[in-house]
This record gives sequence, C-alpha cells and structure tokens, in this order.
Amino acid sequence: MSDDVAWLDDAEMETWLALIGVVMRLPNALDEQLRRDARLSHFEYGVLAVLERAEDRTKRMSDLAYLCNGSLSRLSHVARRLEDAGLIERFACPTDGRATLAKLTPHGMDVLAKAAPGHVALVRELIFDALDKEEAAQFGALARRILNRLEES
Amino acid sequence: MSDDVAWLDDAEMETWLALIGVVMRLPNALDEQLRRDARLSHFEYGVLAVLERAEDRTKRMSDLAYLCNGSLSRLSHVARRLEDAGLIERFACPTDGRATLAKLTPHGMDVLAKAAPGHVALVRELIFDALDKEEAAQFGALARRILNRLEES
DNA sequence: GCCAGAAACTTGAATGTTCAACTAATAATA
DNA sequence: TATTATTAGTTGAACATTCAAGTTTCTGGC
Repeated sequence: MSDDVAWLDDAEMETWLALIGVVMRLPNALDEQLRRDARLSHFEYGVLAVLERAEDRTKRMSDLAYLCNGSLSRLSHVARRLEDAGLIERFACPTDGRATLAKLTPHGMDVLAKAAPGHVALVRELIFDALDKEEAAQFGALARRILNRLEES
Repeated sequence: MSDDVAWLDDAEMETWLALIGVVMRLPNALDEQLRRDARLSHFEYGVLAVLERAEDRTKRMSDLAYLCNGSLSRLSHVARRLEDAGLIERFACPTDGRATLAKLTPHGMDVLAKAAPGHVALVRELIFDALDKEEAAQFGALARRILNRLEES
C-alpha cells in the first residue's frame, strides 16, 4: 500500500481539483438535459449513439460495454430497459453461443435523432465554447493520455 | 430545444470522446482503490478531505456539498453514514438555526490519514505520471474553464 | 411585529449501479 | 474426447443517488 508518496504541490492540486470537479459535475449536467428532452440518461444515450455508428447498428454486449465506458453488468440492466422500451433488440450471436448482440431499432434511431441536437448543443456550450480550436485539441490529446492509463487498469 | 446546431467535427469528437471516457472511468478507478484500502467511496473521501482543510475542521452542509461537487441531498445521506461510523459529527449552526455544521472527528482524521497515501499514489499514477509539469498545468487551466461553465448552470 | 416567500436540511420512496452468484458455451489441456 | 478453466452474459440483493415532499428557520416587505 504505497507509502512515502510525494504529496501534490499547489499547481498539481489545482489541476486535480479542476479535473475532479469536471468529472463529478459533467455527468449530472448531461443527464439533466437528456432526461428533460428525451427521457434518457447519458449512459443510455451513449449506448444508442455507439450502436448507431456500428456496422449493421449491432454490437456484442461486452464490446458495447467497453465502448460505453461501463461495466457489463451495468450495460445488461440498461439494455433490458432499452429493450423493454423498444429502442434496441437483443439476440444470440450466431458464431459464439455465449455472446449476445444488441441492435438499434428504427424507433431507437428516432429517439436518438430527437435527442441529439440538444445534447450536441450542450456539449458545445460547455466544452467548445469555452475553448478555442487549438486549446480543445490540446485538451483532448492530454485527456486521451489519461484515458489510456485508465483503460490499462 | 436548440435545433440547427453545428455537429462535432472529427477533432472535436476525438476530444469529446477522450473527455467523456475520463469522466466515466475515473470515478470507478478511484472508488476501487479507496474501497479496497479504506472502505471509503471517493465521494466520502472528498468530504473528509474538504473538512480536514477547513477552518476548525468544520463546514456548513451546503458549502460542503458545493465543495464536494455533489447535491445537498446526496451529502445528507452520506453524512448520516459517516456520522454513524464516527468519522464526522453534525450539530446545529449557532448563528443560523437552519444550517447544520459538519465536523471531522479525530477518528475521521485517522481514517483519512490512512487512506490518503494510496489515494495520492493513484492520482499521481493516473494523471501526473502521464503528463509533464507544463502539460499538467495547461490541462488544469483548460479543465478549470470547463468547470466554471459547469458551475454557472 | 406579521406574513409570504425563500433557504437549509432531512427523509422516504423510486430509481440506478455494483457486487456476487449463477448459467451456459467455448477454449485449452491432457 | 473428457475434463477443466475461461469467457459472456444475466440476475437478484445490497447499496447509493436522485427526486419530491416535508420541516424548520430566516428574510424582506408591509
């Protein structure tokens, strides 16, 4: 249990507090807009958005969970609700009997299309209106480096 | 419901996906370490850490909620659990009868001190080992700008 | 000084997420 | 080809968070 670790200096602490602030507040901001405009959580929106871009609008559950940055268990619960609402459908994978495939339905595409403009507007307002083009690219590159670390563990 | 919004271009999408990846994965990574080493969630750790730095190790609940980036309701539930565990105590504010003050107990300080090294080590590993000093400062400044937006709404 | 409205918290119910156990299917090993 | 281990997914219970009241206290007209 790593003792004798260098404490964060003032500059590091500022960075950390800014990051953790964004990390803790952004999901609520996204949820609120989506919930209000489309009765969708941000995680649900992410599932639909990933499926829309996928080959044949279909993905394996475990791949989907990875791409949505969530656990398989979380996805499984959410997928059941989305399926009950008719936004996706699930069926066994023909080549691997263990796997389940999730596919976006036409109705799911409609709901996603209705929700997207408001969502994109909010993302633009919160992120890309606050940063110019170069800053945004810089920020993204650094976030990607952190994300790579997170994905290793 | 803001229609006709400019979609995200490729560079913006990359930035957004990197950010949202960090936002969704970092809390789990922090929770796991703290849960394992100190039976604390990251939010609970945050509450204790803010109190430790506060004047007289005491804060009003609503100020504490703001500083911890959470809702007052969330804090209220968490505070009850922390109080039951003897890590904090709560009492009425002498100058404003509506307010509740939360104070870190000696036992709470102990638990925090035990949890801190492992937590800081993880933060360092995930963030500050991936970024050099200048990059970290840059990243923090940009995150702060986004956080300011989030705090406005 | 009263009264309407706002602010600060708390609470219980509804909802969402994690955790641990479980089933079923495939891959690996002998 | 049996046997075991691993992988994929689901499920129900435990736990955490949100949401919508509800209580109490304070503030600002009047």
